[in-house]
Amino acid sequence: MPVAATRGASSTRERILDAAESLFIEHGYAATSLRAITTAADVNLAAAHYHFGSKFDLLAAVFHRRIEPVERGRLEALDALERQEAPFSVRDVVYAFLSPMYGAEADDLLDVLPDLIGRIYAEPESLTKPLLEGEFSGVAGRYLTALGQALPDVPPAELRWRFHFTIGAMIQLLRFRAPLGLTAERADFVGSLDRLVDYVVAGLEQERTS
Amino acid sequence: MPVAATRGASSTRERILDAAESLFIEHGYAATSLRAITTAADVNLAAAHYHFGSKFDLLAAVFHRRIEPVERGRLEALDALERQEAPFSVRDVVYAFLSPMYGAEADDLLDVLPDLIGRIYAEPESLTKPLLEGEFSGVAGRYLTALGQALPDVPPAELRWRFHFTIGAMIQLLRFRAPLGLTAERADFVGSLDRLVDYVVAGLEQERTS
DNA sequence: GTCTATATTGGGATAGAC
DNA sequence: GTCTATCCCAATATAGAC
Repeated sequence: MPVAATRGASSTRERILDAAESLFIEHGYAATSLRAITTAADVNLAAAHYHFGSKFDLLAAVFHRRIEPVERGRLEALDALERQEAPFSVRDVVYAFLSPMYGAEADDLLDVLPDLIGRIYAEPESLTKPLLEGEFSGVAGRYLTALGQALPDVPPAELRWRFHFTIGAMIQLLRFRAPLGLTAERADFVGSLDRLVDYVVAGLEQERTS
Repeated sequence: MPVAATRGASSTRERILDAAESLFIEHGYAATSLRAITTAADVNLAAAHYHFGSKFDLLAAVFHRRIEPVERGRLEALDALERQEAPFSVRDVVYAFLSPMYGAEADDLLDVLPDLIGRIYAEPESLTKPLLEGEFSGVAGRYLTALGQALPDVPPAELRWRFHFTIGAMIQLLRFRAPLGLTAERADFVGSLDRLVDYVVAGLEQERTS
């Protein structure tokens, strides 16, 4: 993986964000020092404090920069779905939820977004709670409602469980990209998203027959 | 949550293991100091090094103590399944995989096992790779083979993906116990395992119809 | 905005007495 | 096996010159 600092001569602030991002992804938050970040970014240690105030606030900035467009995309995709007159399927809702990742195909966003989200979710809850509360307000609730409309016979509590497991399957893909024994090319990510969709739609729509 | 050190007067070595376990679960590996561990265990700092050699080796011991019986139980359950003459279903294999967690009902094992496994899986790969390689050799492979027998029409690569997502859903349950908006009583864990089984069996057995 | 220098605290690990 | 004392290094953060 290329080091963030080699991405060209951007501003000090952006170089710090890039370096922090790739190091947080690789080693996690607690195991990454500001020194390692500023060294990789080729900036002075004090610059990190000047621009971000504290290590935690730097993490919040790193996270916000990537997640804000994702959450916005999710809301917009759901808006579009609800505006159309025909009823929508579970698959439609799942696609809407994942649409920011499909849409980022050409972007270099796909190089870091899955790894970053996967890593943030994996951090201890004491660290991520303040982060996630700010960013995800409303999105999960709106998607649960939409899923309920696509699956009117499933009780709300049951639906929350199925959505919970769906998030878990998604995080697994984001964190590891490929199962043990298989390797995933970067270009295959959209293909593996399709596999994820098939899996979670089956789980969401399940009807016990045995 | 009760502090590990209050579990009675066990040996120094066990007190260190208990305290390390609960602190690792709560704050993660990197954010937990040996000093915090030995203070919680009410033992001397040097004792940790005497008994375990290093912080990493302590983590390995914490992990091994819990995961070894789980992996052994998984292999034994699969042995039993394969010994019987009737063909087995996907659901049978999934139950075998989760059997150590069902079986631990009466045990206090369920107090920590899900949290610990969930946390370990969430640590950065650079940390967990040496741990997981030693413990999981063979188990995943055997279960993939068994799943392949229950699903003879699914190509092996496709099966690996479905198994991958299954692990993700399981980890999500272990880490968070309940979806946002719902609370899970400790006694409900077996009930939520049943929900997990329904979800992943549907994903594993999926047949696209749309 | 960027630097040097430093304050202050805490980290893992170890030597050596008991 | 257990303790005290300590080594040595790294951490976040800040003060203050430029």
